[in-house]
Amino acid sequence: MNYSIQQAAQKLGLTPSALRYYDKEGLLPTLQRTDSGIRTFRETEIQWLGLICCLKNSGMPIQEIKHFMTLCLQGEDTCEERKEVLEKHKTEILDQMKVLSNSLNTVNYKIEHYKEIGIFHIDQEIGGADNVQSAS
Amino acid sequence: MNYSIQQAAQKLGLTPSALRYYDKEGLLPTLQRTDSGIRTFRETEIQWLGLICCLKNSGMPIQEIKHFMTLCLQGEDTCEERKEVLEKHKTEILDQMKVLSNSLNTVNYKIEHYKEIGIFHIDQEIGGADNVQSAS
DNA sequence: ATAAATGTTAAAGTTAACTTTAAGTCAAGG
DNA sequence: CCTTGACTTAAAGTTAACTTTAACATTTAT
Repeated sequence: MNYSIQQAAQKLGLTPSALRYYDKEGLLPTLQRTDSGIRTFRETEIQWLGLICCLKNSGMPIQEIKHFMTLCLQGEDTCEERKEVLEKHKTEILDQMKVLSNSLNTVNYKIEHYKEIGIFHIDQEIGGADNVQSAS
Repeated sequence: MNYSIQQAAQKLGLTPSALRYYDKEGLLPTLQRTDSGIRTFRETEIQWLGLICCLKNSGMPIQEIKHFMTLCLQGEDTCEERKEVLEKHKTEILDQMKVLSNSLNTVNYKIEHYKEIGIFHIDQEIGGADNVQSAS
């Protein structure tokens, strides 16, 4: 079954203009058009867009997603490089999770601090768990 | 001990211009100046900047950090609201971690897929773990 | 004393990822 | 036939979080 741009957008939780933007940026090279120029999204594109969302939501820039797509189109020769792209992205996801985890610790400490002590000057506000990675 | 803007920036892993920007946006209302107008960062500001980095790195916008700072300056009356701000931010951190975790699963699946099968068309590329949250 | 380094400001520039706008085309229903 | 709604494009606008620039003041080192 095929989808109009609006249907595809709804299915993916995106907007039609975002899909047009991705297309313009070269992220959807397999997309078909009707004779009159209207985009038709097949399951293939829907699923590829699902991966795009996955990579995008975890911080991969559009241009790098495009690079990955380009590698996919080039066939098996690019297998190693594609895997490297994903491995690199994996470490970036893990780094992000670490940052979030540290921040969560700090925020949790502060929330507990409020519960137990109940005195809230800026001097208390700025104390507590240390979340700065010193660059010295 | 006090710090110049460059020393403070280094200690926090930021740039001097970023610190000036934060100051301009009202994130550093306690910051002192010399008679000639040069900023001097005390431990107080360094630690508050540590919290700013923590909140910023976990996705809180500058304007909301400023709001939080404003509440801190207003004294104990704003205790409940400050706690609510942190609780809300906590759920946003947890949401982000969930998104990253889903993406990590997908990426891991793909990496394994490469290892085991070794055939890499776009049709394989777009299959695999599902990472789209349908909006239907 | 003077040159280099560091500080200041306001204002303009940057970047990513879209969104909005304007002007036009196309398909379906009454 | 003609209106309505969905589609198209190119180009300009948006937003956040800075950075860069330019012009100038001050501090430090020689």
